[in-house]
Amino acid sequence: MLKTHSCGELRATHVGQKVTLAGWVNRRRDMGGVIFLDLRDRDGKTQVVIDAGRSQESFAIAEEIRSEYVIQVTGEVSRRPEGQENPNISTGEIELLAEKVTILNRSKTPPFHIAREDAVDESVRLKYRYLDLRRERMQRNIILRHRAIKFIRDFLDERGFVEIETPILFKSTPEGARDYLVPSRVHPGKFYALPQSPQQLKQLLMVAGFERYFQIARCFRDEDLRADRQPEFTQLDLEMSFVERDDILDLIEELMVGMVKAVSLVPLAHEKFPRLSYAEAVERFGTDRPDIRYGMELVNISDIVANSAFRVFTENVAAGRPVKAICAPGCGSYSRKQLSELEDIAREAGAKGLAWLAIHPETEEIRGPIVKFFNTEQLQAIVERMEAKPGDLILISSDEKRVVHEVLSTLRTEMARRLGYTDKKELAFCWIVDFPLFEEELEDGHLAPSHHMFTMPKREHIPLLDTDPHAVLSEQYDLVCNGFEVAGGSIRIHDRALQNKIMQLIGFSLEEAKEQFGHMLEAFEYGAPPHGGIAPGIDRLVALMAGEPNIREVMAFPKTAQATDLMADAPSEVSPKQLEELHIEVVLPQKGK
RNA sequence: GGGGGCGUGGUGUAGUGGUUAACACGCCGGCCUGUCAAGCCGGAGAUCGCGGGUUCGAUCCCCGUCGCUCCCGCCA
Repeated sequence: MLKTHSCGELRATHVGQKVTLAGWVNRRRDMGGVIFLDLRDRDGKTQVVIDAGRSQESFAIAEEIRSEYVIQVTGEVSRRPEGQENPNISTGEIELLAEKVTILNRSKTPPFHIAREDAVDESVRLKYRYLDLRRERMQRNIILRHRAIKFIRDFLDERGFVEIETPILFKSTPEGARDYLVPSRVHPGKFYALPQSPQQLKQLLMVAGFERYFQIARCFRDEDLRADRQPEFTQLDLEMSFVERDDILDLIEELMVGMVKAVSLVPLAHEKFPRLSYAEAVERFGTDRPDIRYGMELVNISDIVANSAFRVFTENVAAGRPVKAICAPGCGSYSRKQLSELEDIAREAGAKGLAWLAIHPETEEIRGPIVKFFNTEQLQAIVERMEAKPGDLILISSDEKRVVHEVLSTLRTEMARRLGYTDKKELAFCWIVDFPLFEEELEDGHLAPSHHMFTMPKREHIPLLDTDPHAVLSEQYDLVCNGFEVAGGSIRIHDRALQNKIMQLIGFSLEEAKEQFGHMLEAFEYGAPPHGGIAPGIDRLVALMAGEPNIREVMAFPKTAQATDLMADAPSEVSPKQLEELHIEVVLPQKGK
């Protein structure tokens, strides 16, 4: 080894020892007769002192040294002079008195500061990702990611799980997201697909009798990107046999609590994760992925306004359309302009308009364009129901149920952001359970699975498949944290007859099913055990635990929002020869259309 | 596919329809033996993303385009 210690481990107890360190020059301070270098490696920083009076040769070398040079220093660990300690670094008690300094490699001046946490343009960071990764923030995040994955592996290993790799080259199915395709050279005109997740394979591993499987699995989806979505991402893919829903939930909850305690920079809000039904989540928060770090829940005031003079509300209530509201603390003094902004946000979310009531902080007088339609008792009843206080703002929406929920959920998030609730540094997990098995009908009149077609209906709802399939709830569950979906899974159908029925309901002919899932269906005829699983998104979880707003910050080599790699310049054109071998002809889109 | 934001020395920003585009950090040189965001002195470094238009004159206004980013659609 070119070093005896790391740059983060020397302490007062090492004083007097002769050591060799190697790393990058974080910063150089040249005092004329003495040069200080902060030597940095993954582990930390150590101050190196090069004294002209101690070694002329080393001093001459040190004068040449610049930021990010890679050097090796041998010398004696020395206690810093009284009052010269640096409490900001772990090695601040000591310094290394250089006897021999070797330049292992020189460095060009980097395109941005490595030693500072300055904001740098995203495209520059991504082009020089290897330098960006050298910075403290990214080192911290990537190592945090490693620790999280290590924790997961150890945790599951201790509980009898087997990690099994599944193919990256697999089969395309038209369900779900757009596939990344890989042309086959050997089979002209045919394609592999990169897995959107190892869903089918993990179920087959249950048929194969492994009972407890997991994989840190790379997944690929050719869809547009978001702050929490990259075209390739990592899931903890997990499947268990002979389990019921709560077995999976309890296991994952224990895993999450343990992992957050072990590695997270952001603490848990609570150790027991609330379990909300899909219906309850939508009623209270307007969404199936609520941020429960704060309240501002949706409250139904339909009964109070049903007999008011405001026809929009009375007609809606009469037609079964709800009137619901949220109360934004301290926003009662919002200006006309601010309220108009909120109305724009509501409209964008699908509202036709936005009603509001503002309570004066001192006089408690209620103002708002719809006040005149209500009597004092009605207004008082609304204020009481909303638990609104002087100075608060009540935002009211009435429309079709799903519109109301969409609008108020959007406003709830917006107000939380404005009020600083979303800055709260804690992780608030909750489970969402009892999802509907089907989403609403597609244009062709058939049902669509809300999760995927292997999801088990709740046992007691199976008879409803024939009579009222919309009412059927499933054994699907999501784990949500701070408003992000961080895991999703279900208990699977292991019975061939039931699977056939589901496929019929979603309009899958037996021929189609055979072509796409033939191997699955056949496998289920050979003694498939009852089984279920879940797939937590590693990138999202690590980003949350690192306090990062974007999963790029926890991926070593992420892609841009346009799905490109600025460092390697991917995707790129390939040679005609390569295309020819793959039997591929490129037809570019017409420009200017 | 649609909408919003951003683009000015290496990095981060300021700025203006009109003289030499300003500041901080970084970089280069000099001074300095206890600094740690070292300090002091001096210096180099910008076709203001690119193309077109309006104008006597555009970094600034307009259109287009490219790049980065956030959101909607999309993501079983």
